[in-house]
Amino acid sequence: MTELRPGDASLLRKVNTQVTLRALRRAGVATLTQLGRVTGLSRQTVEAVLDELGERGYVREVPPDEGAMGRPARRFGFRADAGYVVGVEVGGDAIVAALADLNGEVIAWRRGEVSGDAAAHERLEAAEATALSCVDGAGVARKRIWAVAAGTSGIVDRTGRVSLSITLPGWTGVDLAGLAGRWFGCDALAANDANLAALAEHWRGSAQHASDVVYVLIGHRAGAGILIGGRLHPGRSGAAGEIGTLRQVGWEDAARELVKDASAAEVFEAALGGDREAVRRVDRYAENLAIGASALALAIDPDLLVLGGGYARAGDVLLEPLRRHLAELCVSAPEVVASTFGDEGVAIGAVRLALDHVEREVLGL
Amino acid sequence: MTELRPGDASLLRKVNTQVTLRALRRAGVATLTQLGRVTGLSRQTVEAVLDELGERGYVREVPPDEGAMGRPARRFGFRADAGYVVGVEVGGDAIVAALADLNGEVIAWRRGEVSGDAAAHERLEAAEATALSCVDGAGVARKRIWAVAAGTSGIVDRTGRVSLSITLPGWTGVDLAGLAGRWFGCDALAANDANLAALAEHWRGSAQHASDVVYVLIGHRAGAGILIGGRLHPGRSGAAGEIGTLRQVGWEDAARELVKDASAAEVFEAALGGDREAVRRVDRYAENLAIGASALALAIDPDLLVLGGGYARAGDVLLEPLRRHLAELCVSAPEVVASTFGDEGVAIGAVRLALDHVEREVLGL
DNA sequence: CCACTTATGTAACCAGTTAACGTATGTCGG
DNA sequence: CCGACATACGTTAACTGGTTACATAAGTGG
Repeated sequence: MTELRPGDASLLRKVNTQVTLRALRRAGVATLTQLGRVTGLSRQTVEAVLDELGERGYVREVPPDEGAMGRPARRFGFRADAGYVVGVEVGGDAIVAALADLNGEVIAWRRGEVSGDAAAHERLEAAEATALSCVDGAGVARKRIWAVAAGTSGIVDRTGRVSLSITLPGWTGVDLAGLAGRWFGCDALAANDANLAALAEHWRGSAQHASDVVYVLIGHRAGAGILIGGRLHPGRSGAAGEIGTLRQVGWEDAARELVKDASAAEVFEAALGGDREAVRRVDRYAENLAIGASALALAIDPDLLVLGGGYARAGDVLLEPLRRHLAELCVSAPEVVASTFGDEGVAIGAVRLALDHVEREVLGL
Repeated sequence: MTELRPGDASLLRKVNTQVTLRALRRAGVATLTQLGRVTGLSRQTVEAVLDELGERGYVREVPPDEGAMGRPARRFGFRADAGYVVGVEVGGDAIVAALADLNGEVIAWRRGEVSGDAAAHERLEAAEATALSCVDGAGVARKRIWAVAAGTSGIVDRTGRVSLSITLPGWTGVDLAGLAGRWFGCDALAANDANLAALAEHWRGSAQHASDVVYVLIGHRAGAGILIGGRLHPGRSGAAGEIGTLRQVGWEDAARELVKDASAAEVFEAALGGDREAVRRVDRYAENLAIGASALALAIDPDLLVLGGGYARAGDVLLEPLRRHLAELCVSAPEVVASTFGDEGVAIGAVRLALDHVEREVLGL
């Protein structure tokens, strides 16, 4: 667990730096007195901390506010542009790259195409090209990228290697994190796509107020990502949530039945219109989905279950029957909501993962 | 997440008190210089901390070591008898109570019988009587009990109320923690039995070196307890791990098939002797068990799966086929071991839970 | 009894935080 | 324009907790 180390006075400064920085980032721009009030620290301490942070380049003084009573206060702001991170989704037939500043504000998006049966090296080249052009296009120097995170389908171990991929050719064994690190010569991480999408929802999406989250990514193949206590739970081998592989769960062919002779969108559309055959088919799909989802829900007992991926766009047409079947199967079924991010969830989650790394390693907690 | 609070100098003392106390408890008895070396703190700081702890009654000076070179060092020891905790299993037909000191050393055990169809108030009275007699019998004053924890089958919510019990009559709705608190007039906690057994294995049993653990408790009914990062994961409603309720999992009637016309022990015995019908039946049971276990393993991807409860005594006769079936069903199956504690696991886990509470609340972290 | 070893006691000092109080710099009303 | 007011800044002193350095105490071994 947490290695417990003795503290000397410098520990205090570390803690108070974190507190101050967090308060400043929340406030956007703030004066010393304001920061002192919200952090509970004295003005002098806040000033000393901000001095240090200023020297390190994380904080800048901005022009004082005018028109207020009393002596104008010096105002400080977090330098969100001190560095950048990149989040990349390396998908089956598309690459999505997002460039974000240290506040997590996405500065630029880039999409790239890649054939579903492209070889691993082609896919990697496409990912690199998309990431680089995303950064270059935004006019950000490549040296200013502090961390990269990549998300992809399949099982990704804790070192960032793809240890198993069923859908992407030649993808098993690829050291995704290691290779992504070379793109910008910075730290790099890699994780499973559903896990990252879950992180995104918890950060800025439907799962902000939940602590334990199961994110079910549905489409041609279904996978799940898990958050415990707001933090990623990848599991020992990175395979946590891969319940779709269990035959009894029936996720394997659930999608196949749904789209027997039409596109999924058509079926959902027809069901929304009241077509009984379509409604029946969606219900059957929801039932299959609910088996695997309830297995996850019973195992984890999460606060929230988020449905994401292509089919999640169907919304209540799918959610309503899913909730119904879940309630039948679970002792106490969790709340079920749709993802707020569409295709962008994985990249946004990757940004969050990269930011977590930066905040931990670079800002030094 | 962790509320980040500003730190003044007293935070240092808190941290260093924890560090010192932990080092002292690990060492048993130690001198100032020794503690200074292992904690990384100066001798003076250690001395100041120990002074405080001495005044609060947690630390006592013991006679110096003789026959060593140099000036004899003062020696200090943690006063494990400064307080006590009680862990109680309130089971279907038995009560198990354990009295432990602050080091978690069990001072006394007590077992009580209770009829399987006893009403809730009878069961509670039996539990109280067993707990009280355990403490009284050991000659420990009731006032010296700092915390009690109780484990029982069924779903226990985070306030310590039994929110659902299928096996015990009238048990649903019982405020177990609230009532247990009155036994000794101290803080009390309650949790699911499988969860506590998992905690026990992680503390002193088969799961010491694992961080994420799934504990499967098998017997007439099967349940599971989950540890994430070494800590209990009860889930939102306390129902995490209750995968047995999922019909597809087949835990409901797995046991019934096993013991069709013999006792479970007999079947295992026969299988060990090579009886082909018995082997077949055990294998079938293991297969059923593996479905639910693999659902948990796939969801959580734990480091370790511990098999406990009555049937776990069968050992490799059951473990071996279970491992085999698990390997078939899981992408990457976890290690599978048998519980080291028999009937006592739940009570030991309850002791650990109570100690966690004491260390958090009383010793103040 | 003396040399040696190890622990204790004391003093000086440092880092980080806070409180107190005077000073600087703006707005507002006459 | 000037005084009253409000608010922030700057400086100083004090406190807490920690560390280093060094002299002193209290044993063992020859």
